[in-house]
Amino acid sequence: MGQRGRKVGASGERSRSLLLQIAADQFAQEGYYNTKISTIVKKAGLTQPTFYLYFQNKDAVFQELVSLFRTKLFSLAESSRLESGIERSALPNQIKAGLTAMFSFFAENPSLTRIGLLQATEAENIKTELAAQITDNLRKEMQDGYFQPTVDVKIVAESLVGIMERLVVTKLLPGIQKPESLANDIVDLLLYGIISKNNG
Amino acid sequence: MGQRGRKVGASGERSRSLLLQIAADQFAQEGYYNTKISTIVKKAGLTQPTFYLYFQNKDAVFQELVSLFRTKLFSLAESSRLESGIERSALPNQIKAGLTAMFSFFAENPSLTRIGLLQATEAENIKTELAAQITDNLRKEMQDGYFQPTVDVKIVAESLVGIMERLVVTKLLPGIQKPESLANDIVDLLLYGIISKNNG
Amino acid sequence: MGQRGRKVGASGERSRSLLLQIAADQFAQEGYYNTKISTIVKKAGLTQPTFYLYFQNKDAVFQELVSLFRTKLFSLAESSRLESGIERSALPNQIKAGLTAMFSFFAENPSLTRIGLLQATEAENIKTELAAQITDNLRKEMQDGYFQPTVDVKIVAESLVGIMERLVVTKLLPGIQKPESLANDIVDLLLYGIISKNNG
Amino acid sequence: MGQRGRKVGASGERSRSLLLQIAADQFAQEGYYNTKISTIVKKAGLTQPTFYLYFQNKDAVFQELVSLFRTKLFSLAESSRLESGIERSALPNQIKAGLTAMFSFFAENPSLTRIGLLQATEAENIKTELAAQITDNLRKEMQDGYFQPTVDVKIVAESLVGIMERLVVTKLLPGIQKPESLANDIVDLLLYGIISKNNG
DNA sequence: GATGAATGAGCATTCATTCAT
DNA sequence: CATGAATGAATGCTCATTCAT
Repeated sequence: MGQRGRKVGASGERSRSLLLQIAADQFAQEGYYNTKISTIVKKAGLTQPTFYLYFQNKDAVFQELVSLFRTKLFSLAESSRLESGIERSALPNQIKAGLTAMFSFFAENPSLTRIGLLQATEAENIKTELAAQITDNLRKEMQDGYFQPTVDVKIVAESLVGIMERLVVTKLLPGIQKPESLANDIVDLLLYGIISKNNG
Repeated sequence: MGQRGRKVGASGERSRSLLLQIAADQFAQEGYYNTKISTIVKKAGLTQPTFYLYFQNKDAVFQELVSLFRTKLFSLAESSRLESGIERSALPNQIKAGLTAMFSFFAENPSLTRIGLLQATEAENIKTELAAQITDNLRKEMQDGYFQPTVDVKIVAESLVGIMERLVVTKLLPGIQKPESLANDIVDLLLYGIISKNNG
Repeated sequence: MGQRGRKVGASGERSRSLLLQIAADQFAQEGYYNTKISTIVKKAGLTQPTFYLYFQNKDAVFQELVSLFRTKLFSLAESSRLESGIERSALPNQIKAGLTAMFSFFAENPSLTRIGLLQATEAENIKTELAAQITDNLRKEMQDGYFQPTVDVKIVAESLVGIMERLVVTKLLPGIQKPESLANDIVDLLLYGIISKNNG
Repeated sequence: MGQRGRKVGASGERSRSLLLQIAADQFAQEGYYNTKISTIVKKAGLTQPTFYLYFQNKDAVFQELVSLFRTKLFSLAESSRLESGIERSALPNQIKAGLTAMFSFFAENPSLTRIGLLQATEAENIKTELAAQITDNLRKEMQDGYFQPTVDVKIVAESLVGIMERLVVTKLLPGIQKPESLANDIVDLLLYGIISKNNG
């Protein structure tokens, strides 16, 4: 009793999060305009009015997902803020750890990532904000003399964001490369460059 | 030519390219789904059936613009293919020249760039293809010993594409930075990295 | 009574009349189609199924309110039926008393009045019925020779109803004029007309 | 050719006014909320998008009809403004003429009348405005000494509007009484009252 | 070369109403 | 006595697309 047929109890919240999950996947796969409410509810085994029981409208769900992504992303970025005064030799691993955490988050939330990082109109803002945080981080290390003085931190930050976005799409989400591996590659690239130094 | 008052012959092509131009701007600004044929033709001073005189449908115009972008982009990439056997010291400038050319093209074709690089579903393919070309280039230089042997050229190529995309959006198209300047920044970053070498 | 903590028995009736009251106000203010069950129950601090515990459906509540109006109105009209054989000079006051009673009823039941007199489809019937009763009344007085023989009582009755409706809406319900004052005005107007008799 | 199949030429205006006419009838018979766009276009032999070719939305058509009613009504009321300084004996006929014109207009535009006088939210405003115009008229005649000095012209004007509305609904639109006859009845009633004067 | 007029197909949203508890 | 959760059934509106001229 209460096992068969209509679910009871916390069924409301369950329906809501089910819809939210399906919506996320649908938006991520099909994009905003090709995602139909009718499809979402069908996949959830519900009907259209139920959707509007939990969400104001199509746009509202999308925004909720974007918000979710933003919140999670920035709480993560917050926590991976570099402590100042670390060992010079520890810096690469610090950065790697931060990047790994971020890529892990993306890998664990592929739909949310596609939405918040690629599809949303606010994706641009989010990335800009992310770049700003990275800029902050880099500036500190800059002051500690870890980086070459000619480096334009803003450019580096934006570049890092660009790299992350691209590698998320081409390597991470398709499952070609793991978070840690990507983090390694990026750190190596950005810290040391590619040019051979043996005969500079 | 123009026997009957109204110009004939040329008028058709003129209308077509007018529509194409307006469509490009509209798609670039509003995105595919928010761009309405009715708006395009209104801005062109024409009517909807006229649109269908020149284009099969909405999707076809969009594809035509994407194609245009792709063609132009790859003819450019083709021409900036690095000659092998250049001086080691000339390499950075070679690369800068190539990037500058590319950024110049983007700057001169902002709408097309937004469409082909950001909006189109095929944007992914285009960027992948671009990355493949860059990979080719890098591999040669690799063989010539210009780069550190540990470098993963594919990752570098994808990263470069990511950086380009991001800097196009945040610096180039808003007019904040010029092609050459961006090219310089990127080359410096990718070739030499950011880490201070004074006490390596 | 109320064995189990929550009051029983009375609570039901209380909920019902609460809903009815709120419904009346809502219908009166917003009209039938702009009144939502969801709004009514929200204002009553109840839920939608509870509404259906007490009323068959939306239409039924509305009808109940109309019925209420009709019943009250006609019991009133009944009681103010003119006794025949009154003094000629007492007639105006008799009529005034009847009208005053009616306007008082309207003033005390503004929502019900708006519903039954203005909004309901049956409002037309109600007014027609009211006109019929007035016609009856007038006819008697006609036979008693109180009125000019050329008077078309039906027209007078309908006119009176029209006047009442209009003055209820414009003067009574907004609180601009009191029942007795309105009754006076109407009796003066209808009995004596407006034209100056000094030089007839 | 041009007789069969789709009509050509001024077909646009024809479709528009056809839709407008049908909408008027539909609104008048069924009320705003029971009138469906789908019904209107079906009756017009057209499809829904065509409706939106000519009208912004459902509300806009309704408003257009209300506007039409208002405009026509007040241009009529304007033209039947009483000339001052007429013969005392000519007054009744003057007023009758004005009322007859108005009733004729209502009779000729039954749907518009139902909409603008009864259904529209603005119906109240329209009637108030009409009452104001009548008040103006009456005031002039008051100054000329035609009416009893105790008369409250505003009340008379509102009453007249109430009478008109009621008789339009019960006598004119059902075809029971003609404009002129109604005008006569009203003038007799309002000017002279109903009470017998033979033995005052 | 161009247009006035029209439509097929679809989609988000709303609301009264009900089931199971 | 009351509710959490859900739905059937509409309906307004939009947009790309086309026909006939």
